[in-house]
Order: sequence, then C-alpha cells, then structure tokens
Amino acid sequence: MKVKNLHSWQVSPEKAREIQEKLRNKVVLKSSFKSISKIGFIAGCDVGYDEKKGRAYGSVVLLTFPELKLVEKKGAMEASERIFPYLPGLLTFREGPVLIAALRKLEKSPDIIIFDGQGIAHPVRFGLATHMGLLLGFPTIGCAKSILYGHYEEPVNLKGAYTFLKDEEGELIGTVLRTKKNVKPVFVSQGYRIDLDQALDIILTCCRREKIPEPLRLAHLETVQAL
DNA sequence: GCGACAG
DNA sequence: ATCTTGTCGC
Repeated sequence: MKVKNLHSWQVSPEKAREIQEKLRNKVVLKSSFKSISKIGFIAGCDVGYDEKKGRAYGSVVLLTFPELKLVEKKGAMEASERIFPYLPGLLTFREGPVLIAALRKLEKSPDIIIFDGQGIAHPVRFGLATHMGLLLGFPTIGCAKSILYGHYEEPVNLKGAYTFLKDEEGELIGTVLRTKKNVKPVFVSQGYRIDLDQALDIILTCCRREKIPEPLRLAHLETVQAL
C-alpha cells in the first residue's frame, strides 16, 4: 500500500509529545463505512523483539473479511539501536516506523487495519492505532491486551460481554471486551475513521475460537517465526 | 511524594 | 515485550 510523507521519528521524548499535541486535532473518528459489510479486507499489525539478537520485527497480515482467510503477509526487520525506547504513551514512536515499513510492502490495500495497542484510549487521545490511521489515511482500530489509560468495571464472564472505558471526566474512550469466556478482556478503542460500535463488531467478528482477533494473532505468530 | 504505566 | 513451572479446562 502507498504511504505518504511522514514526520520524523528520530526525536526526543519531549519532541514526540509535541508531535502528538500537534496532530491530535486532525483526528477524524466518524466512520468511513456505512456498514462493516463494506469491508472486504482487514489487516493486523504487531511487533516482536529479540534483545539478544538486537533486533525487532514488524509484521502485517492481510485477511479477507469476514471470512478471515490469509491473502498476504509482509514484514520488516529493524536493529535495536535504531528503535525508540518503550515509554508509556509514546509506543507509536517505537513501533510505528517498522510497522510502516512492513505496510508499504503490501501489494493490496486493506479497508481497515487493527493495531496491537490503544486508539484514543490514550492520555492525549492519540495512541498507536489513532496515530497510524491519521498518517496512513486509513480506518484503524486499537485492540490492546492491557489498559493504558482510563477506568472501567469488569464485564461479565461471557463471550461478547463488554463495559465502557471512560476517562477522568467520564467521557467514553473505548470498551473492555470479553472476546472469549474465562479469559481476561481486551481493550478496544477507535483508531481513526471508525465508530466505536463498528470497531467492537469488527473485533468480535475477528474472534472465532481464540481470545486475540485473528489478524493480530496471525501477525504475532509471524513475529515469533521471524525472530 | 506515591503509584500507574499499550508493547 | 520478555523471563519462567506447573496447572486448570475444553
């Protein structure tokens, strides 16, 4: 897929926060889909690390939707020295570069992309999925395995059960979704150009037998395979 | 000052 | 993310 010119990634943590503040106002949350039945292809991204070998691998898989059949998988390797440190709230600066390198290799463009991290459920409403969506100009969803920001109540122990994630002012920033019975829920939030209810619907549709939505699960496996 | 803190 | 043993349930 084609990717436009991006801003610099080689910045200080302070500069990174300035970039987030500067771009957060450009975020569009209104869905670009009248219905998710319009989605034909969905992509999932993940990054894996191997400190011993000193490298990281970003992988992307493209699946049909809602059948979830694999049609493409691409990846990109990056040396540890060139990777931004992990700092809560600045994950995009660590994983964004290698993920974009992998995304550019996709021959076909997805209709929507899922990221292993938060969307607007972030201190400045600009998590990995939101930031990537704005830069790429594509609809995105954030699906994290743990919380970064906000408060919530545990959803009941049934697949499909969910509660709302809210910020300090009680404003809705995402949902806590149980994608499988007897497992911890995942944190789903709007990334870019997608409604929260559609994001929930899409994530649930991507969860067949496993807890992690298929696009992210397969991308993760590729990451393990490559490192 | 003391926790919390995506991956 | 990664480290790290056994263990509970489908």
